[in-house]
Amino acid sequence: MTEAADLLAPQEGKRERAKAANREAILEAAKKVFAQLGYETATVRDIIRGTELASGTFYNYFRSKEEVFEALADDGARRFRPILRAARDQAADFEDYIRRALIAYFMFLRAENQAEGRPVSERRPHVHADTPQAIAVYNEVREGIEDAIARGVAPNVDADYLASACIGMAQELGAAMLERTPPDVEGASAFAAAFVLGGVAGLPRKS
Amino acid sequence: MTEAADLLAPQEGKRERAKAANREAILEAAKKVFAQLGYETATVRDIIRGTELASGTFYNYFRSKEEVFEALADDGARRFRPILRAARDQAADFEDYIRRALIAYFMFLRAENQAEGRPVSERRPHVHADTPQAIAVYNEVREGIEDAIARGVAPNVDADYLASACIGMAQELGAAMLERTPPDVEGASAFAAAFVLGGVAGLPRKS
DNA sequence: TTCGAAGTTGACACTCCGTCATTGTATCGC
DNA sequence: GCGATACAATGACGGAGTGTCAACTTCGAA
Repeated sequence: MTEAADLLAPQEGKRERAKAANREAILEAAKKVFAQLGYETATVRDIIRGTELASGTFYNYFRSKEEVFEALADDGARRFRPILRAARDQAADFEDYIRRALIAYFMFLRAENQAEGRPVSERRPHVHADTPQAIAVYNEVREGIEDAIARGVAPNVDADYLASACIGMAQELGAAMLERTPPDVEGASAFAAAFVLGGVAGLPRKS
Repeated sequence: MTEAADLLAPQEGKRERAKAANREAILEAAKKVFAQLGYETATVRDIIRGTELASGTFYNYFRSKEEVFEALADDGARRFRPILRAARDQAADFEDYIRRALIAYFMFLRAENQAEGRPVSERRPHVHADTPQAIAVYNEVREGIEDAIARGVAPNVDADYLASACIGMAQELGAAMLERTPPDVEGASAFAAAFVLGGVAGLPRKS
């Protein structure tokens, strides 16, 4: 073990580095392929062809096409959650939180769609209601609402329903805003914020 | 040609009857298979195995697995649209319309989920944002809103955004309501109606 | 330097799809 | 009734994708 080399490049063994690089290469290739062909059309072989690896190697890293996709998606969710959390921490009041959160979400949707090259017209925002990362988003939003209620800045309403309603609304609204050229992030955010705040005001309080 | 038989069973030729029966058998089998295995896992062969037909015959009736699914889904949409339309025609005012429409939609979701044996926990209501019948629902809702605006019973807001927001909200809220036991149709409808009405009240008017 | 563990490779077996030449049969003209 | 004809059913088949695995290569510890 040469100490100089060690200091210059204090990395793990060649093996580890190769593994990390391979995984990264597959993810990178997958992102491109999904963008070009879409999830359905893309094949595992298409993905691996975008790397220097052999087909079998793919399965050392991911169990299936779905799993790479999940990995890419999780990546997105992981990037998004701290933003949502920050919005919550920085917000002056409930109204401000809603506004910040919605803008963050719409920016996120736009970024996701662009990253994957999904045609805007496809009307299918990336975060689905039945994926793990959607559940993460749901939990985050719900927590934010419960927190706001606990601190007395939001009225005492059904947090589960409100979180569901907000996410659903944001989802569809996100798709609608992506269909406009240019993507109407500002307009949709303003609309959504007004809608949510008015909606919350109109809601019956819990027992 | 015996006239008695003709009067008793004034049906088309044997050919026509057989075709109709086959189509029906495939649809029936498909419904069961989709319910049991889910859309992804189910194969065309699984479906055809549920009938007395050969694999090739499937393609005389549907071009693909997707097309049978669409046929089943369209069936649902066709049943739903008149209900929504009726809600619109019978409603006393905008508030009443919203309430009726939401209840109709939630009942529809519940029925769909039950009909397809989809586990309630799956959190994926049948009507997606990217299917033809979802677009039909969207158009219906949007028309209703535009109509209400034209008649002056609703404020002049962005109908596209409002329709998107309402549908998204109803979608997720529908899933959330289906997760409660028993399905909380009344509660969710009341929640949604209050939310939408409050939301609309809070919305900025269009130029 | 050597050797075992870890990783890579691509051929292979399997599954599913959609097609099509062949076979079967209802309908129609005579 | 009896062919002739058109229409539908059949299932074997070619094409494509998937995931596996035995053989092979490479790394790094001793």
